[in-house]
Amino acid sequence: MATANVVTPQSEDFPKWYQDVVAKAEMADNGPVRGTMVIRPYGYAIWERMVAEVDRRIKRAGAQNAYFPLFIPQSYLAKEAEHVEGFSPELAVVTVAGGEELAEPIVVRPTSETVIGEYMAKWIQSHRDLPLLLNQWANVVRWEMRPRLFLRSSEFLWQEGHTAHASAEDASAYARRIHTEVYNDFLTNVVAVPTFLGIKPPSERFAGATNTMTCEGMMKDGKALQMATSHELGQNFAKAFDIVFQSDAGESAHCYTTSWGSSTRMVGGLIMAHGDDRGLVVPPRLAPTQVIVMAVRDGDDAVDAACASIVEGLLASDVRVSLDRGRGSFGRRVTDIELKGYPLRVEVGPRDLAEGVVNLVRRDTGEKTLVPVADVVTTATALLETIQADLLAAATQRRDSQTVEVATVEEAIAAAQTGFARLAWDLVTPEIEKQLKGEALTVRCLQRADGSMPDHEKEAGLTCIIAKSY
RNA sequence: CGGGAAGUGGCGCAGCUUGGUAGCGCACCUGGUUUGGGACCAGGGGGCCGCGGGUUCGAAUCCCGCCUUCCCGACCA
Repeated sequence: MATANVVTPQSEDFPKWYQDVVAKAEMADNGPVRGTMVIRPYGYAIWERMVAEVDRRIKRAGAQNAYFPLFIPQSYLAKEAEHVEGFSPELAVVTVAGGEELAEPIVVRPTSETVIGEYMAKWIQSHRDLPLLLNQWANVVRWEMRPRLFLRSSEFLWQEGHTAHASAEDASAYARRIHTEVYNDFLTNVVAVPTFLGIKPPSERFAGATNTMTCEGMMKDGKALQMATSHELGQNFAKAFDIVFQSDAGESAHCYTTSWGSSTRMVGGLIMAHGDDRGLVVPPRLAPTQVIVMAVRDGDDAVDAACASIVEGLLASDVRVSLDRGRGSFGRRVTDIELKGYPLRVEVGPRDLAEGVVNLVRRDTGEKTLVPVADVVTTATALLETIQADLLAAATQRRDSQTVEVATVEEAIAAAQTGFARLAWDLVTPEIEKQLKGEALTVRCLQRADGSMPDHEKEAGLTCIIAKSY
């Protein structure tokens, strides 16, 4: 039977749909101060899974975690001209503390290049100290004009990596390694969001960087979302903070530094890349709960026993499983489960159980399969991998079908209304970029013809991706 | 920060034009019947009407300021 919409349909109002999902899947609430965000347990559980997966990959790439302070002397920001200019408009500054006006205002970190640069300078003496590979998990503050839960909040959670190297080549190679082996691998293989890897045009570069790389994902409304970013900082910060080392030849030289980050914005990307009109859809490898087991009828001893044993069997196979404790009718509980996007639901009912089977229901397709109780674990674990692959395939298919090659700026503007436009980069002058801005469009990234990442925006034969973005 | 819309129990709304201190649906609590796709009956609880000021005998309602939210721009992970 047709039921009333639980959330606003995507086709009716995509932003409203997004807010409905965030609220009804109990992911986050607005904080009391404009732009701040309360991350609720379910939203935080998803973030914790992201942290675990990203952190593992960062460590595999050789970086170590550390922690630097939330408060940064304002003078630090000023040391790198482009950096301070880029961040000034969004800084939160402390001018009074301990009941007294401060002699030097303190900035709440918008990012930590400056403090970390100061300490890198202190810790690095010799080429033997290089590369220095650091990462921190932290909150940062960037005052936002137009906040949106997860996508753009004034305070958000992220990891920021900061490294120092002896040569430009080494720095560049490491930033690229992080970009592909950490970010792209995580986004593709765990979040199941295919990305376009590329470099940002100079106009979109991080303040103080010589090169900025991005992972651009496509949301279901055809808009782009930068899901992670990596920067080559050249010697800009090394010069500003005197990060110098002595080479094996005994000469001193400035380091080359990099920085790279991924944030709670990825949660927003997850929602908009896979969610549907029933709510959230979480890929199995990311899901805090991969399988939810529910009794179709309460108070039936045989059903309860079967549920318990299925949960136990899945746990023993390292499946992240929960037993549904929802209240109310069957339909209500199913609706709530679907809102949360658990990849697989096991419905245990007395009638099926009498036949020795239970019902496995995929969240992504809604497909139901009756499975003998004895086969639940093997079927479920296989299905989880299928769902993971299918979500990536569907997202890739959607992205590719909504990405069109165009030959002119006019065609690009038209195509970018519903997706991505690929245009020859040499057609895009600064004037054209302005024109695109007037159409609410930006150049999301530059790629080589084969889709790989260029070394530099001046390479011949590059294409660019033009789209609306979050 | 510019342009638009809006803030009334947890959520969604009506009431405001034509001032007389609040109502509906869902949710919640109790009891009962239910339970294979948002159950039903009965009985309950809950609102400084965003905040502050002003006009008035009297303000959810009229006026001013601020805060917050949403949409569209400029800015951004």
